Amino acid sequence: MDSTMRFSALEKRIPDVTQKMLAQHLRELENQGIVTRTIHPSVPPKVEYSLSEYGRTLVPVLQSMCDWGRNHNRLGGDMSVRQMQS
Amino acid sequence: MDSTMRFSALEKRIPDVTQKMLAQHLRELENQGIVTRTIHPSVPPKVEYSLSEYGRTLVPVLQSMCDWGRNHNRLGGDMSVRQMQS
DNA sequence: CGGTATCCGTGCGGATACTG
DNA sequence: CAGTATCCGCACGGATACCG
Repeated sequence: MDSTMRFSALEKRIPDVTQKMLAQHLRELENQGIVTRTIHPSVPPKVEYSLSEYGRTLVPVLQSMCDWGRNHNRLGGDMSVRQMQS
Repeated sequence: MDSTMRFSALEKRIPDVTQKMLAQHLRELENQGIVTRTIHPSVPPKVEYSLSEYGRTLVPVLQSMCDWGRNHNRLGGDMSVRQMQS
């Protein structure tokens, strides 16, 4: 949400994602104008991804999803004890 | 988010959803404790769905997603003119 | 009314190999 | 490093039929 990240960095931060899926989703996010792709001509090649200005309008949505996740991270545990927190 | 709804009412409000998909998703939401299923024994049968107390913790998330959608409902239009609103 | 059971086609994603 | 190309299995979802 704040920094730019390289392809390989994203690979590491998204456990078990395949190269194909990561590339495919990044390409779609780019096509939808949500993510900006910047190519630095060099050897080895360096490509950086970041949220576009438009993509940053999604930050509040992502934040509320993330907040919810942090408060309810039972990872598929027993549903019968599931309830509101704080 | 606020009212209870019957199966057929949900069918009408979700365009093109198939019976199979609606039933399948409702069953999963029920299993995850997000939706409450209430059966009224009568003829014809009457089943009502509503958000559980736990499910209501998702309201802020749904709201922010909905808000974003209302402000950016270009329905897949030209990406090149896509930008932040207000 | 509110589903489930069964069949079936297809498209999604994993694995692998290759490349500028 | 940052991908694309190709192949392929399978599971997801549509269509249809049936039911308490």
